Amino acid sequence: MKRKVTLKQIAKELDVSISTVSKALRNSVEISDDTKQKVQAFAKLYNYRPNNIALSLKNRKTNTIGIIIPEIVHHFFSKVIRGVELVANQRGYNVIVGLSNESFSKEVINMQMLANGSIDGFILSISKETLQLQDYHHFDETISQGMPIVMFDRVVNEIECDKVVIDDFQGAKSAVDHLIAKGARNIALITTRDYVSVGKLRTQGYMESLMNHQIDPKSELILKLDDSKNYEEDLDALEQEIRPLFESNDKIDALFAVNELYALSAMKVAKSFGYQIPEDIQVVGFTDGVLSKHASPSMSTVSQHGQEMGEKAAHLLIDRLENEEDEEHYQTVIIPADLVERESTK
Amino acid sequence: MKRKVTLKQIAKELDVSISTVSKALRNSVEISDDTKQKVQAFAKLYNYRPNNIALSLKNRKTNTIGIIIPEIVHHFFSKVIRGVELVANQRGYNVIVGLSNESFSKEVINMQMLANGSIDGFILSISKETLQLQDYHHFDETISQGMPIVMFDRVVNEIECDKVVIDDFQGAKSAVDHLIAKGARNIALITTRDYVSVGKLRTQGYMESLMNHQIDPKSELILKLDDSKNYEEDLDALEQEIRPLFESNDKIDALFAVNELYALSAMKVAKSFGYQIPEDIQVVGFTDGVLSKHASPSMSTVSQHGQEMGEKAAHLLIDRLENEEDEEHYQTVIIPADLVERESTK
DNA sequence: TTGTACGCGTTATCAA
DNA sequence: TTGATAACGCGTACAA
Repeated sequence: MKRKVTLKQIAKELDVSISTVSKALRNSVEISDDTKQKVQAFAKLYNYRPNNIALSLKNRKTNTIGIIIPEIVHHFFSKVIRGVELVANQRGYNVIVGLSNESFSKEVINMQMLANGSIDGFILSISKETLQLQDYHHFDETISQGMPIVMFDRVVNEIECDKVVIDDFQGAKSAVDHLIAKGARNIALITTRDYVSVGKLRTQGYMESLMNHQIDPKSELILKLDDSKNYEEDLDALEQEIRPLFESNDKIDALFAVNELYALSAMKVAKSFGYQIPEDIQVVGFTDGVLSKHASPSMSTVSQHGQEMGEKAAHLLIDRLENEEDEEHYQTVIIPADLVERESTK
Repeated sequence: MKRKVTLKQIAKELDVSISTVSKALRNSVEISDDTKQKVQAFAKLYNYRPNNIALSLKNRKTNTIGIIIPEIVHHFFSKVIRGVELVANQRGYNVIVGLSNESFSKEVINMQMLANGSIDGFILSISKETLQLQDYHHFDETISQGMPIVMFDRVVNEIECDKVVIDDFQGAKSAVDHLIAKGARNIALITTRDYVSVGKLRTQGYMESLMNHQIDPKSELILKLDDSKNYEEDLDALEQEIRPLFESNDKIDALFAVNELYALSAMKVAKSFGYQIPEDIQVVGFTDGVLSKHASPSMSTVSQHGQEMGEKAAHLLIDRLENEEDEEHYQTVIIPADLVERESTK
């Protein structure tokens, strides 16, 4: 086992000084061709690579991005990571991943672990618990220490930083517009309680569309679910929650849900009530997921463009890191949310 | 913007030496209670944290694990990451993620970027291209530099290191056993060409089960697909590939596929041929995916236990990192592959 | 009880 | 053309 070779070892071996080796390897004009040749050959032979850690210490720059997400086993978030990684790699950065698991304390701890020199900046999406507690002091602290943050998807007005979101409001609105255009008038909504920003915006989009078409929103058509429950692990429980919507409303002719799982479960429940999709009830979900595409019938959705969000977030962060002049001007990039039409609204 | 405070700054501010501050913060008995109090209060006020990079350089230990996977937008791999992250965090490590995107060169570059001091060891699953080329020199080099590797899922005999795999052979065998027990005799197999080790083992399990039950494998029931194509992006193409299987065989009464997408697509094709599932054809897939659970009918699968693999891999790696005595004894942990029965084999 | 010196691996500056 | 030195931030052995 040959350990990694260092400048010092090369210097000793060739009987020159460390700085000579360093310069020779960087092809400095100060060094004679003879010495350069010798050193470079030796370095190549022993496969010398500068030690990243030493460079980071010296340059006070790690060329590493920290990304903190609530959950990785999730199609949307993994697409975001892919986007971040893609751009980061292109621009010479590594990506270090922390999972908050939707927990406030894990989010805080994870950020503290990384903020102590391991990374140059954060890309993150806020955990549900943090949003509930509305405790954002760790973001403020990080930023005030000079470490930039780019937030995506689940963002919050209280924090001043760059942000990347999709147009949740517009996305929801066009989804409902689409349903109305297809003739629906009694459009049910399955959404979350209001503390998660995206749920709120999507609900508002639903409302706006109804208003614009002179349709009165009916509270009995709106189901607000407790987003803190992990329904993925208990699909039956979710379906039980949805069932009353159809039991007490026999006129529903369309349904919009703020995420994939709700929409899919609603489709199942509707089918169990004997409804045909899309003939009796049309369905649109909201997602970057894979289930919609493979469902039967395949489900129309508002696409979240996860990878694009990740790419954009990475560019924003790296631009800020590499811009010497500390512009205090933060921007919020809004990515359009496209409607993907599939069989459930044909 | 207050930059991160260092020992040096605290020392200057309090007019003591750096080492006094260092010792005071670590509660050394050498330092008077008075000084300790003063220093600790100051450090707390300014929220001092030791710089990870400096520690890494000093200790020649980064407490960071590098994980290289072919693809992150994939349920199985993201589960593995979750497992790795969970254990890593518990044991005081960070996780840095590199994506090979199934490409040999990206795998090599990614590893080189990280191997230069950024991490203490690797957890990885080999890219398809690397498996095809059978070029494993980068793994050998990494290991010979004293950086341990733990491989999972897609492993290779040529490299000596710790490994975590599921029992692909046994998993496939029990899947087919199950189909046979349910009365099936003409069991189709959809698999990949042989260069990816897992596909090979699963095919062997299928064969073994048939043999054990005195059923002759029929080549016309076996479909080998080109795994290098990204069928996820073109489901129609995949279904076109599968269609001939049913066109030329009207006796198929069960089907086993080596991954989720193949199984799901086969189910769709079978349905389009008018077969009922599971009445006419029973189906078992192989996966840690989310599609199977949500399919209709829901699909039986051999579970890959991604998170468990990740956890085990992380433990193996960290154990090795923290075991001073360099035991050259490598182990391969085999995780049992359970059959999850769902509606497609009821 | 406190401070000095050193080393981790690197690069930049300045001296020889 | 080459080499010595300092610095990045930290911890520790040893000297004061």
